[in-house]
Amino acid sequence: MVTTKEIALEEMLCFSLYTAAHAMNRVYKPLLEKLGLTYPQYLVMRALWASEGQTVKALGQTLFLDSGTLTPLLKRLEAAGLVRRMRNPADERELRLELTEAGRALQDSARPVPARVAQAAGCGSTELARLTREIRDLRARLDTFADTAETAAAS
Amino acid sequence: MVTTKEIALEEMLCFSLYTAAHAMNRVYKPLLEKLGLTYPQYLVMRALWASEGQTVKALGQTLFLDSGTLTPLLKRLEAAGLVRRMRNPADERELRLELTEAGRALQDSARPVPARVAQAAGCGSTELARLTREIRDLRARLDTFADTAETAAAS
DNA sequence: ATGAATTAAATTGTGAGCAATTTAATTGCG
DNA sequence: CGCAATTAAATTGCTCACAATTTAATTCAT
Repeated sequence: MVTTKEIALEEMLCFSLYTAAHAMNRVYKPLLEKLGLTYPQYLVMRALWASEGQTVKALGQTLFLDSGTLTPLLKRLEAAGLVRRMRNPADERELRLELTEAGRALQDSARPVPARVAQAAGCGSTELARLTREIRDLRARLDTFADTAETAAAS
Repeated sequence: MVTTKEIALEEMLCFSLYTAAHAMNRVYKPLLEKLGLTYPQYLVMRALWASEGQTVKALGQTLFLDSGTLTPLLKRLEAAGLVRRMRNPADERELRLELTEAGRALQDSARPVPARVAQAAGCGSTELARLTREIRDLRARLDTFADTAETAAAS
């Protein structure tokens, strides 16, 4: 018998990631509710606070999301009065994402959020940075694999 | 100025978790497509392979999901002929989840999946186990925090 | 210059997730 | 017993996430 022993769900990397990501969302939810944002909307706002005027494509590359996810989300942010969606006159295919005054002002209200989440994570900032880096590297490896699988399937 | 420096998205634990969980899903997708399962459906099947006859509630506690998510998912598994949903005669509120022959047989086809994912993760099994444990512990701390926040809000 | 590729967003359709509510069965207290 | 509280699933309504397709603008090769 050299068959791999059946591993419990709890011992699987995929499952710990899956449940931890949901748990993280649950921690953010009440904090972001006060700002009128969902967690993905918060990510978009952070990306725009860091660099206003991005296209949907650029934003999608930053967040690993496509227009199918972003278009309706951005429309909701526009309806909430936080974002303006304007076609680039030089290339009408592109949509440039600008912030409204309210959208910019929200950055101040959002500033205390990360510290409260770090508190929930319950580990020192060094520890936190290391774990972040390890998971980011894992994501990079998974992305590479997904790409090669795609290429293999195409051939 | 003692204000906390604004941290890039890439350096945030929440974001690395969020994107890694999605990347994991993308790795699983083509492997599970062959079995006719989505990733959450795969988790449910694994839980049932491990312990058939569970109630929806017990399954939800294992997977950290509620009936709002599980009821439609289980109906899809039933429609696919993998699962049977039967009321417990001793307590008609409970739904007991049984596997069909096809559902049990699927376990064999699913066996090679985790090894392929481990390959995608691209780290040794010791490393993989450690990372899994660290993320699972993180999830436990986040859950605790979410609970205390809930209690605080209720008082 | 013009028609074929390419590109950017939007759209369509399916399947999660989850809060809030509803329905139905059971328990427990007077 | 009888009815209020509790419990388990189901339902409703909203928001992601993503594959596949469509629409419209731009680029490129002839």
